[in-house]
This record gives sequence, C-alpha cells and structure tokens, in this order.
Amino acid sequence: MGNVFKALSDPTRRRVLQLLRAQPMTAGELSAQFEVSKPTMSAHFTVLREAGLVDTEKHGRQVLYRLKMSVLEEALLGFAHALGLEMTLEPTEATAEEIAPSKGKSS
Amino acid sequence: MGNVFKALSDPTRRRVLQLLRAQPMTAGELSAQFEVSKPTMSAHFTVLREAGLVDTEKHGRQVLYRLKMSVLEEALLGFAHALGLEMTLEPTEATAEEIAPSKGKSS
DNA sequence: ACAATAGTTAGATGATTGGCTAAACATCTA
DNA sequence: TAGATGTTTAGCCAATCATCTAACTATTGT
Repeated sequence: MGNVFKALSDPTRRRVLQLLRAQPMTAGELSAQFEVSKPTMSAHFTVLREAGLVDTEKHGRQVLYRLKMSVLEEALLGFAHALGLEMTLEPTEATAEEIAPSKGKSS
Repeated sequence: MGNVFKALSDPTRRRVLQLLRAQPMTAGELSAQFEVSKPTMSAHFTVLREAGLVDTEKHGRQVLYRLKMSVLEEALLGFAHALGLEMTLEPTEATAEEIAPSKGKSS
C-alpha cells in the first residue's frame, strides 16, 4: 500500500491516472500529453504498474494502459479508514448499470 | 495539494498522522514512537507542517503537534473527486454532537 | 529483407530525500 | 546565573528519483 502513495506522490503520475480514468490509452497517447521524453514516461508507467494501479495489454506494437480503479479505491478508503475517516464510495450510475443490465450492451 | 501527497508518501509521516489522530502530541512524544533520531523526526514534522497537515502550538519548551483533519479530508476527497470517485465523508458521532450539542459539554 | 514505428532498457546526471551527528536555541528549574 | 531539557538548525552522506540521450527489441508495412 505504501507503493500506491509513492506512486501518487508525483504530479505526472497523478495526471496519468486522471487521463486513464476516461478510457484506456496507449503509452504513446499518454506520452503525447506530457512534455517529457518517452523513456521518462515509460519509467512512470513502471512505477504505476508496480503499485498495481494500472495494468497493460499488448496490442501489436502498442501497449494499452488501463486504470485499475479498484486498487485506487481500496488504497484511498483503506488509508482514510486507518485515520478514522469513515468514507464511503458513492455508487456511480455506471456501476448501477453494471450490476443490473436491463437489456443489451453486454460489453 | 501536491504537497499533501508528497507528505503522505512516507510511511513514518503516515504513522505520525495516525498517532496524532488520537490526540495532539509533542515532538518528543512522537519521536519516542520511532527508531529514528529527533532531528530526523523534526524534518518529518516540517514536511507535514508545510503540507498544512498539522499545526503547532508552543507550550513552554515543548511543541505540540495537532492534526488538521480537515486538510487531510479535503485532499483525499478532492483527489478522489478528480478521479471521478465520488466519496463521501460519513459523519462520525463526534461530528454529529458538534453540530447538535444537546446539553452540556460545550467544548 | 528493409525501413518505419512503438516502447523499453541502459547508462549518465543533477536534484531531492531520509538519515546521521554535532551544535545552537529556547525555556524551565535550582 | 548555571545547568538540564526539548526541539530545531547546520552540515554531511548515501540512496532514490526524475530526467535525458542513445541503443535495443518487437512489430508492421512495403
């Protein structure tokens, strides 16, 4: 869990997580959003991957990064709990639909 | 706000915050809980103070550190919000009493 | 097979970090 | 005023960090 906070302590990495929130993105797409070199971004990705905050999927020559929201949630809630802050996660509309899919759109 | 995450990224500092949750403590009392030198602890306190997570009150020759819970709450909620995680702070009993003090115990 | 493209690895560098000891500062007590 | 006590400042060091360029690996397209 300390790894998660370490990962969150860098502004570039926090912004990567925010970008990834909207949809999975490739290393190149992410890198394009920042003013740093691709190797530098690659290092940031490694930190995020090792903290368990993202996972990867290789598609041909590109690597897709996907946010593992649940890990982030747990870290945040877990830490809040350790401090006696009783926070709860408000169910989002998306989550509600996942739980009770009415008709089509299986995936 | 980035300072807050920076402050949270160190395990010693996270534990200091946890200790401070129970009650305000002096620099010496806090230091006694860790295996590092007092100057090292003093440096950690500085980081926490600069992040706005604690404030200090000098009592004679000791310095009392007090957790500023609201800053922590805001940082956590703010970051969660920036990630689309809608978290809410569950009102604690203490908070409820503060809001609607029935009789005595004004402070 | 060759060149272009997408990412990562290697290796270097300067800045920051967390730790230390020793010294200074501030306050209390005798 | 002279200790004793609690904390911070100064100065140092080793480790880690964020960054870079250059080189490498893997994949795709011609």
